Amino acid sequence: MPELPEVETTRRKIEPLLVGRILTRIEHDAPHKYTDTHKAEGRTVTGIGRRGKYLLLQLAAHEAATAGEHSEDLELLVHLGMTGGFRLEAGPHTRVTLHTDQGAIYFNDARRFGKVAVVRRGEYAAFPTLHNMGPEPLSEEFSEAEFVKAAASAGAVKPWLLSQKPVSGVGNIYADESLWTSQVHPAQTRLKPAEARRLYTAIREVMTAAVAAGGSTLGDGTYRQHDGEAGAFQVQHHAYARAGEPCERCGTPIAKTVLAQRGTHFCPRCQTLKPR
DNA sequence: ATAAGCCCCTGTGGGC
DNA sequence: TGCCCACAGGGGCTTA
Repeated sequence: MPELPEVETTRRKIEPLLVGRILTRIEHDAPHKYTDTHKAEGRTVTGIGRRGKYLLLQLAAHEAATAGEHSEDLELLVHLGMTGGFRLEAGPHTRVTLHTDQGAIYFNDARRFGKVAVVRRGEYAAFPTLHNMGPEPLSEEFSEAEFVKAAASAGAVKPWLLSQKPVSGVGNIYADESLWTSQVHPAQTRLKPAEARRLYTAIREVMTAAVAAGGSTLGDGTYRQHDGEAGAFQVQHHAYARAGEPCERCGTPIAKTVLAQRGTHFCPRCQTLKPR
């Protein structure tokens, strides 16, 4: 479900619920999916960060009395996958329960594509996408010049965006929306500088607006915050899930195809594929 | 090194 | 009504 705007909204919502609490016990099944969670037990959550679509809960080191390997800085890493989210009550799809000194919080995830793991701070080798994560789209580190340069030699632009390398946090919805806004075909290779600059600007605009709206909640309502609140950005979608509806720029029906195994929505008139 | 394809899971909706 | 297939906000692994 969640791309950067949904993950960031989740981060903001759960931060006040978890910061300052002690993780007393972490309960879950499927140990091969949720790794080393016991290492977080007894530690205090001191802050919640985010990189791309990953949430990073900072865990305070133990007291000096337990020096040695136990004193290292740890992070509880959470990826929401397609259907993951936090809830205040357990449900049929609760996969991980974070017991704290002030009550429990539940990680629900119907499809189990989500991840929960405890790692040493910054040690992401077991998570290659996070390890190789590109710059945050709304940060100073996201350089237009570098983006334009890399795009000039890239393959099909949508899969390239989804790789998280040129920029972090862009998923299927916001890739389609950014490409529609910048009038670039999803399968276009080797972007011209003008195209890449339009795409760079579109990514920043779309992400800014989507974060402000609290993300997108689709028709099935799967993505919601722990309090049941829905996002509001879906009403601003121009391409995603609008197949057959008229393009808001030119009236041509929005097309839907499959690209890199992902449903892909675009305007066949505004976003033409140029041979290169 | 990069790209394409398959896989992991579960639920839901459409077509027949 | 029931069944089967296709598809769903992601990403990791294997193979060319």
